[in-house]
Amino acid sequence: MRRLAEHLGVGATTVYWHVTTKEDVLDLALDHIFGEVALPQVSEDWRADARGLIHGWRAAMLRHPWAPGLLGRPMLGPNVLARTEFLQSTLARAGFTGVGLAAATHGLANYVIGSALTETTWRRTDDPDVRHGARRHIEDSPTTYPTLVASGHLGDQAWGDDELFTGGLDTMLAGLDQALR
Amino acid sequence: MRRLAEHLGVGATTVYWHVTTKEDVLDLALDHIFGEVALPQVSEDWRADARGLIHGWRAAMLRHPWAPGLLGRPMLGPNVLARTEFLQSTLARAGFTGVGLAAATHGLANYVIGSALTETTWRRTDDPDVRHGARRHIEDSPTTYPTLVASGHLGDQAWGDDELFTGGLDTMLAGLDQALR
DNA sequence: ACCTGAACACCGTTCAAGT
DNA sequence: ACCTGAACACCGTTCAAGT
Repeated sequence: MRRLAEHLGVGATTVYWHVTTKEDVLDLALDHIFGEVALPQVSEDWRADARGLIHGWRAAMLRHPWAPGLLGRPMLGPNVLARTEFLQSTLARAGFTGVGLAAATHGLANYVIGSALTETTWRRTDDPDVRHGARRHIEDSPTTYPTLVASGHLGDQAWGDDELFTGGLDTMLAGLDQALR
Repeated sequence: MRRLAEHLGVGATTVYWHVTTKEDVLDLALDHIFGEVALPQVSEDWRADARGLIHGWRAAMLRHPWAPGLLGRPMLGPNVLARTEFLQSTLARAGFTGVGLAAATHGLANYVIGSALTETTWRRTDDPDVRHGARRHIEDSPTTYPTLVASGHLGDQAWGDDELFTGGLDTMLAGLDQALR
């Protein structure tokens, strides 16, 4: 709050005239970020529409690395709801109804949220030694972590975050396709 | 810190002899929770094994509603790594390798993380008026939220969190099945 | 209507000092 | 080896007061 006020070139307590509590500021900030998420043009390919929204969603969070830290609060702002409406209407158009529609919406949303949270966590961990230390710990115990050692978990992987995220998203969409048959 | 010390029946600054910083305590707490996640008996059905681990994972987080708030930090404790090893070895046994293996691991992990985070967020929001207020906002604007109104989003749904979570998990597993063909 | 400074209760953390 | 109290810098927030 004090730093925000300073950033605004204003007295430390002035902010409290415009906002009742710090939580309010955080709520507003979170919803504001969602306003940056582009709503794709509705096409006749629902998978493409969903993919576009989810990728934009993730991109917005990655642009503001502290944003996922705000995710532990109810997301009820108009911008969030507009994105949820777009996602759910896309899925409804695909043929989902009832529980299936709710599950599909939650599934995709929770996947982006989890991904963005873990990605920004690593991105914010400035000290690469933390990661390297953990990697070394893994390599020191090849009997307890045989698979992690072999797969290069936490190592300097050949594949990037984008590739992993897209892979998981495609998996989810393939599963949704399956449910529609 | 002060409250932790009081809880331990000890002077306010005593904790700092056992731990160097508050972050340390949170790291230890997070990894401790993962220690509660039961590792399923390895069976010949990899889907069942994965399902068991993921459900236990989620249950542990829901048991400690503040746990997801700790997720914004690197998960490198031995308990976390042991669960990751189990999950990844299960997926490797299923036939995944290379990027596919990494993507499958990340996909499932990020889905639980996101789900646990949003679920505990709602569970911790003691005031039901927050949710009801948002629901009312949706119903007041049926033109902007046609799908959300129809689906009862944020309403008192007929289906519970467990059902939605299982649905999303099954979707992901179905997608993974697809990738193995 | 909007901004201010003083003040309060509360943090995490340091450090010299005790046993 | 383990614990203590005093102290520091820093929070979010209130409130009476200014314009």
